Amino acid sequence: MIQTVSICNTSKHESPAPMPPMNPHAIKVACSNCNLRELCMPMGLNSDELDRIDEVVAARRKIKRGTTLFRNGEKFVSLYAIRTGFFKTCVACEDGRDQVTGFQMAGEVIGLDGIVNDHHTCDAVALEDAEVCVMPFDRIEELSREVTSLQRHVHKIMSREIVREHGVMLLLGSMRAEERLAAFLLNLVQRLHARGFSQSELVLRMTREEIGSYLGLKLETVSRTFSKFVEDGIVEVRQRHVRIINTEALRDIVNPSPNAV
Amino acid sequence: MIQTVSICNTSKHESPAPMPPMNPHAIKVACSNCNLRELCMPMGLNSDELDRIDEVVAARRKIKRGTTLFRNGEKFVSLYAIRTGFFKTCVACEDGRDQVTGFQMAGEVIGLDGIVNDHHTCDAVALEDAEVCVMPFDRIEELSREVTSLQRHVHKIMSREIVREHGVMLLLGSMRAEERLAAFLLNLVQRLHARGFSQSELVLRMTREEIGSYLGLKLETVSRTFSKFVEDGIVEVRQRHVRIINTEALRDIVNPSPNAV
DNA sequence: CGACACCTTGAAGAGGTTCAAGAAATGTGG
DNA sequence: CCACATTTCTTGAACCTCTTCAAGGTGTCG
Repeated sequence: MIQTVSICNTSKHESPAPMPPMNPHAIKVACSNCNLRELCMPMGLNSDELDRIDEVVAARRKIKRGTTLFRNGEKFVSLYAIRTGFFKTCVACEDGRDQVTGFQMAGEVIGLDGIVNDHHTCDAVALEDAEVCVMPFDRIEELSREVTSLQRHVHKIMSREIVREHGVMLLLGSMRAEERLAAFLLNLVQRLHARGFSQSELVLRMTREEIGSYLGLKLETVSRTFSKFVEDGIVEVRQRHVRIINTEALRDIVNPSPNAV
Repeated sequence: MIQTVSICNTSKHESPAPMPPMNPHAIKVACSNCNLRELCMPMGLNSDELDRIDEVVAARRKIKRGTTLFRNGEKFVSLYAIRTGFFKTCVACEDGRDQVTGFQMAGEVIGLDGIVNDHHTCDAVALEDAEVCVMPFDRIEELSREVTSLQRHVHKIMSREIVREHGVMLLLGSMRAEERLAAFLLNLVQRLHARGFSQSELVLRMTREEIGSYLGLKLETVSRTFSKFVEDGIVEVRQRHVRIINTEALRDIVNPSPNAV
């Protein structure tokens, strides 16, 4: 069975919203008993620190599929920790060209681009219905002056994003289409696995065009490359359902080992 | 006349080194009277804060052209503010492939990649003799808990790097060779101009191959594209000396305006 | 001055794009 | 629940950009 990206299928249905769903105070919020804590918050906190950490989250917010969490040009106020759902971030040229800069899933933090100029420089679009924890950045800064492990954690999150982008630059700068798609699939499935999902099956939340934009390829090339992988017996593809049959083969494609051929 | 990248031609020659140049304590260090302060440190500090800021820099270090400031895999200890000189950072695959992820000049901070895993994930190579301020990261964290503007500054530096990399991803993912090289030249000259150099002349500190690696092109393509720009009368090129004759033309190449055919 | 690194240019070839058509899935309204 | 419109995906064929391979030129440094 192919699992979805959403983690919280065990969610405790918050009583059928008597208030409009966007009301920031409608939902009781607490990191301290969130099952995603180990993904988006520092670990090894004592209970006192844990209580303080709860203060970073101002509210939760639901984002419908296809709508934006924030847009290029909007005032930057908060970072967002993804609770459920799946996002893409993309930047745009004036001339309409745009580039998907990343896909984000539960437990990942989004909005770091906005810090430097107090305005967001990319769009964050929900690719499925999503829920995020809203974390006002001044509150994060305030708290991380007092809780050392939070400070360190914030720095690590930003550094991790920088390192991730280095990897994407390597991919875009020096890999061929098959290598790019193989690396993409391995990365996705590895992140899903870290969230308790299958190592071999996944449902793509994005279109071929969005994959192509991320990988610097046209959608036709993505489609053809999928077909090639299928021919070679490396994966099974039915629309957005992908089953990886031969993980090693994918690894070999990304990192052509010296002893091969 | 074509200027070099180095900013400190007005440097007060530190007396002919009676100690080995690498000795971390040989040189008196102070941000408060550094002419690069406005580039690498927060602005609008009161004098008390300025004194505190001086504590961030543990020492200076000279790096000879062609040698590394740090290497992939090395323990991460410090960030480095470039005082003089010019660097490239590059990541490498196991299979020998590598990718230049950026070129850094005076006033820019380098080493952010190391924070997340306590180890550097890329190499920083001096492309000309350079000098950096060594800023132990735990000291930065300590101080930024107390000096709010430093905290904010550190966050902005990291966010700026993330946004810069978004731009590179856009370039690598969706631009053609001419667009890439035009964008590259405009970016370089703009950063040099911010440091008091010419808007139209520059000396490349890197080889065609390094430019190519950064732009996701082969060195031959870089060379051919330079030649094309020369033919079109947009730039003059004599080896690494570049004079931009028509900045608008370069801008039009990067951002094909709708009204231009 | 000679060795070496770097750069330029040409010609052939490969990989990816573009254009086009049709198929499959998805969503919408009656 | 079905018919229809729309979006998404696949595949083919021609084309184009960039790469590869090769050779020669230029500059630099011991």
